[in-house]
Order: sequence, then structure tokens, then C-alpha cells
Amino acid sequence: MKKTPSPPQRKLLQMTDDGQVTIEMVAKAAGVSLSTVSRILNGTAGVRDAKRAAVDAAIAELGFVPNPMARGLAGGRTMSVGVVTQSIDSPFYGAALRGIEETLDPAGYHSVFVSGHWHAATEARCINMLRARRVDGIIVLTGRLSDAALKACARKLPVVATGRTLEAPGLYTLNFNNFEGARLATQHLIDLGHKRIAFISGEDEHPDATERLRGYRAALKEADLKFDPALVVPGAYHEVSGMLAVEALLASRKQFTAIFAANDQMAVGAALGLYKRSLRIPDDVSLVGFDDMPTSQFALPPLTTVHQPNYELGKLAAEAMLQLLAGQPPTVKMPEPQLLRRESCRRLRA
Amino acid sequence: MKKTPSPPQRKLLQMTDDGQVTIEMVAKAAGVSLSTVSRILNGTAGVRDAKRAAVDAAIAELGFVPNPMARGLAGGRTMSVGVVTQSIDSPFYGAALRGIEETLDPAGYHSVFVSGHWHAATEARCINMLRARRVDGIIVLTGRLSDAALKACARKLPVVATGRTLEAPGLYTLNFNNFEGARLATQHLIDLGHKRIAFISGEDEHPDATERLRGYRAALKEADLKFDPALVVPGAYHEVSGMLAVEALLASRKQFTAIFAANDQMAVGAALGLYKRSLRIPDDVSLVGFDDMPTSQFALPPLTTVHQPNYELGKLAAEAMLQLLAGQPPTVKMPEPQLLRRESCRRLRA
DNA sequence: CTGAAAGCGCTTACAG
DNA sequence: CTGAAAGCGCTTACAG
Repeated sequence: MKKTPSPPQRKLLQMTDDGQVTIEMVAKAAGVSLSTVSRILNGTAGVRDAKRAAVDAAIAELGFVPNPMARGLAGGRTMSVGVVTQSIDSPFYGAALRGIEETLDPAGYHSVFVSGHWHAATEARCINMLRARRVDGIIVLTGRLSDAALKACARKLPVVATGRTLEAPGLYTLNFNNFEGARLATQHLIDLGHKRIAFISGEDEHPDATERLRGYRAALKEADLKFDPALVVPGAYHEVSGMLAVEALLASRKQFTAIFAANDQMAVGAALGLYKRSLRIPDDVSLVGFDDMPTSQFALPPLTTVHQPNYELGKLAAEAMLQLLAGQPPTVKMPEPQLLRRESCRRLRA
Repeated sequence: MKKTPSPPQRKLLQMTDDGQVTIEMVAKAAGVSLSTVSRILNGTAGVRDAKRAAVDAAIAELGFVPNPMARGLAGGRTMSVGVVTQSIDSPFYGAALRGIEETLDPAGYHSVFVSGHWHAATEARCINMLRARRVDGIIVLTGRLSDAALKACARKLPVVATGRTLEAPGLYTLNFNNFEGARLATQHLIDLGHKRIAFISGEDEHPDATERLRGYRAALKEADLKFDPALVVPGAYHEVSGMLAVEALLASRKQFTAIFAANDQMAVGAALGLYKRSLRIPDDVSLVGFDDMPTSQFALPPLTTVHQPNYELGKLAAEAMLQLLAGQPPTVKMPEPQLLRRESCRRLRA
């Protein structure tokens, strides 16, 4: 492909035809052996200062950059870690990806992002592909892969997974306390005097959705408020489902003064549904979301919500991966949920 | 790293210690030579059916997956293309990344995403890194790299760039008509009877920002409306700047009935600024944005805006790259701007 | 059509 | 501390 009509299979020591500077050229320029250059590059050996200086100079002068493919082939390590996200443009996981990138980069590791699209089979393909590319470790952001599949993968290479809690060799998990977050959100509404609090749920397949429902119920129970099934309407974690949920709620003629949506996207949809019916937030109904999406602070009104530390999650997952890669047991811990009080709730007058 | 204490430098034909199936094992199982397997894999040769069948069977049975690093080293092609985006979690470029991923994937190419953070030097580092990783081509989403740097890069490997128009060998550019989009948006407001239309601008360093200002002025001129500098307030393409711009506008006591924000993020900020002053959209002020961010349709009220086809842009850029890689001149063309009329504008009574 | 062999650019025991 | 050499898993002229 990038071959020029130069004499085939010759050995050029000046410069390969695509401008690539090789370790061999560096060695020659520095007057040392190829092995020595490699060792200096990898810090794999005691170094005699004179040689090191010569090599460093040659590297700088020639502008040598090691070929990652050759390194990977020869050394077995590619200095890259695979990241299975659900969609490369997910507004939800975006911050986590950034956190991962920002902590892996300085450590010399490259991130390889692939999208699982909330589909176990696709995620499995992603993992196979990453393994084929010889990544040194894999970070899995939630997803639908079975625990067993994850554990099996961890037997082959280090794995960090979020959104679940699991113990296995070579595996480290980081889970957010969705239950507590939802409890906090609901309690906030209760503290403001609300008694009829509707809940727009996520899908049962998401463990975090069921946890949030549990948190909602727990807060109700703590306050001696009766759980009313008619007040929980199913949603699907996206805006339209939030809007539809509000319409269903309104159509049911059930009384409520507040809505707790299991995620911000549904809260935004709910706000739109309310708006279309000329209902005001927070005057007519108070609204709380969950996740603290980047845009939620600019919602009308700014949305009170449970902050989910996705950026930190990414950083922590990457740190755990780095520790795993270094042969150490990860020590990172997930931060606790935090409620962000903005302007979408009001106190109910007694 | 992944070495086991097995006899060093031995040649295992059964299975390497990390479970890797090699082409050699396939060859052995199929009773052909290594070269033949390689040729079948690459479609590089006429194939005798019997052998092909045997090889295919062996591949399937052993679960062989070619090692991309070895392929890259030996063949000079890595089947990967680098993508320089500005931030891996950019809500704006997200759709483009998805479009790229979705069209490169089926073609057997892998996307390598790196973030330039709107910084020319960082982008240059990204490109060096991608070249070090031997990607087969590079897609650059806008960014601040100089045209010269881009052209220089294109001399080394195929490059597709967006957000500018440039001619050079090995380079293909895809540019969105920001001028026309802004003209359309402004004209829409004019058609609705607005005469005093404020403009929240982007930063002058962004060529698209200056184009949008030009479009605004052109529409005004076409309608014989005088351009009033006091009506254009500087913004910085993010929400807070939009909010600040509205405050400045209000403080100036300048009269206006509509606002055209140079992007949706500022429009959202402007909406919040208006909300805080109890000004209603569209009753008190009509508002138009630019970009059609995923969340804009759920704004309160849903935002009228110029749709920017980022997903298509990604697909087109990837298609162009595939054509370049195949040695063909790209034929793709950018779609024209389109105004999306939603609910943030109203007709002014004469 | 198909094999044997060199080579891609590195790393890493193995011997000094 | 340092070299020579084998090997990582492929591709691709070179000869049949």
C-alpha cells in the first residue's frame, strides 16, 4: 500500500520510505546496540549516563517515536485500554469517557472506545474486538453483559466494570448508590411538605432503575406515607417517555403535587408535558430528576436533581485500571450521592 | 508481562499462552501453507475451492482472529482511522462521531478517537500520536489547526477535514453553509414581522461564528432593515454567555422583539436569562438558535433552530475517507442548511 | 495457484 | 551494564 518502487526487501538505515525513524537508526546514531536503546526507552535497565545521554540526543535529533504496533507485537503490551461505552455520543457517559481519557493519557495509556448499544451480544463482540486488538485491560461502563461473561473476561485480562458490584480475581467494580440517591430525592420533596409524589420509573431491566424505585419507596415508608401504585408511571429513560408519563398521569386524574423522575431526560420530558398543559414548575408541580446531566442546570427552571459523578466515575475507573495493570489491588471508592437543590421544587404550604 | 514460566522462546503450535490462535495453527489444521491462509484472509489471490473450504473450516473451528498489530506491522495498513474531535464528550460532535463509527465499522475500519480541546498544539500532538499508531487516515472535525498543517499532514496520509474548504492532494474537506443557515434563521424572524432582532454572536476565532454574523447581516440587508451594532452582543458559544448576553441586552434598554443566538447552547442560556426576568418565549421575545442540539427539541418551549446535520457530516466524512483510502476521489457533498420551526417564535402583530 | 523466506520494528531472555 | 539473536504474528515479493 505505502510501498514505493524502491528495491524490494532492502534495509534502509537512513529513513524508511514513509518517514519512519526506527530504533535501529537511533542505535546507530548513538553508537550503541538496539537492545540498549530499547532498555532506555522502557527503563528496563541500569543505565550508564554517557550512553543514556547519547541515546537521548539521538532520539531527539531524529525525532524518534516508537512504533506501538511493533511494541505490542514484541512486548505483549499495547499500552492501550479498551472502553466499552453504550454509545459514543451518549450525553450521559460522555463525562465518564472524558474522565477516563484524562487519567489514562498521562499514564501513557491510550483509550480505545467502542459502543455496545445496550445490547449484550454487541458488547460481547466489542470485547472480542478489543481483545483482538490486544488492549491491556478493559473498562466496561454498565451495559447488559452478564456477570458471568464479565468474570470470564477478567480471567484473561484486567477488567473494571461500573454499574454493578462483583467480586472476582482481576475484576474491580464501581457502583453508584442509586437507592440512596433516590431516597434523598424523595425525602427532599417530603421535607418540602409534598405527600402525593408521582414517580416516573425507568425500565426494570436496568438495575439502577429498580434501585431508584426502591429508594423512592423507602423514603415514603420512612415518612409514613402510603405507597400508591397509581402514582408510579413507567418510563423508558428518554425525554419522550417522560412527556408521555405526565400525560398519562394527568389523564388518570390522580392528584399529585410533585414528580420524581428516575432520570433527568425524563424530567425534561415531563417538564415539557407540563408546559403543554400550562402547568408551571415549581408553582403547580415540583420536579426532581436524577443524574445531573450537563444541561439540567440550564433547564427552565434549573432542575433539582441527584448528582451522579460520571466524570469522577471515569477517573476512578481508570485509576482502578491503572492499579490493576500495576499488579496492585484497586483502592478507589465511589462518592456518595448528593442532591443538588436548584429551582424546580417549592415548599408546599400547610 | 503476560509471560508464564514456560520454556522461553519455544514455539507452541497448539495455542499460545494467552489463548491466541495464530495463522500458523490455522495453516497446519487446514494442511496448507501460512501464505495461503494469509491470501485467503486478504482476498489477495485466486483461490482453489478445496483449499479455501479447508481454511475457512479451520478458521471457524479454531476461532481464529487475525492479530491487528501483526497485520499492521507486516502489511503497513492498520485498518484504523484516527478521528480528531475537540472533546470526547462534546454534545455537539457526538452525533458526528457516531456517524463516523457507524460507517467505518462495516468497512472493517476501526475508529481511534482523540481530543484536541480546541487547541492547535494539542491537535498537532493528536495527529502525531495517530501517525505513531499508524492509522491509515485521519478525520479532523473542525479545530484550530492551520490550513498549512492540514495540507502537510495530507501529504503523508489521507485526510478529511470539516469546517473549512481547502484543496490539496490527499485532502478532502466538508463545510457547512453557516452563512446561509444564519440568513435563513434571520429571515424567518423577519418574515414573522420582527424588525428589531438581537444577535448573540460567537467568538471571532471561529470562522463559523463570523459566517453566522454575516448571514444575519445579509438577511437584514435583503429586507432593508438597518444593521444596528448595539443589537449584537458577544457570546462565547456556551450557555452562561447566552444568559449574560441577555442580561447585557436588557440592561442596555435597547428595544428588541427577537433574539437570534449563534448557537443553541447560547439560546438555552438566553432562555434562562429571559426566564429569570419573567420574560416569556415566544410571547415577549421570539428566539432562534443554531445547530439543533439533541436537547433543543425538548427546550421550553421547543427551540426553533437551524439544523446542522452532524450525524450525516460524520457519515459523509467517513465515506470520503473510505473513498480516499480506496484511491478514489471523494464524491460526497454536504447537505444544505434547514430551518426547523418549533415553538420559540411568534408572529408580530402589525 | 502455492510455498519458503525475508521482513515489519520492537522486546527480552541469554550470555557475557 | 550491554550485545547478538530469537521471536511476536502477520504480509508479500520471489520462485516455482
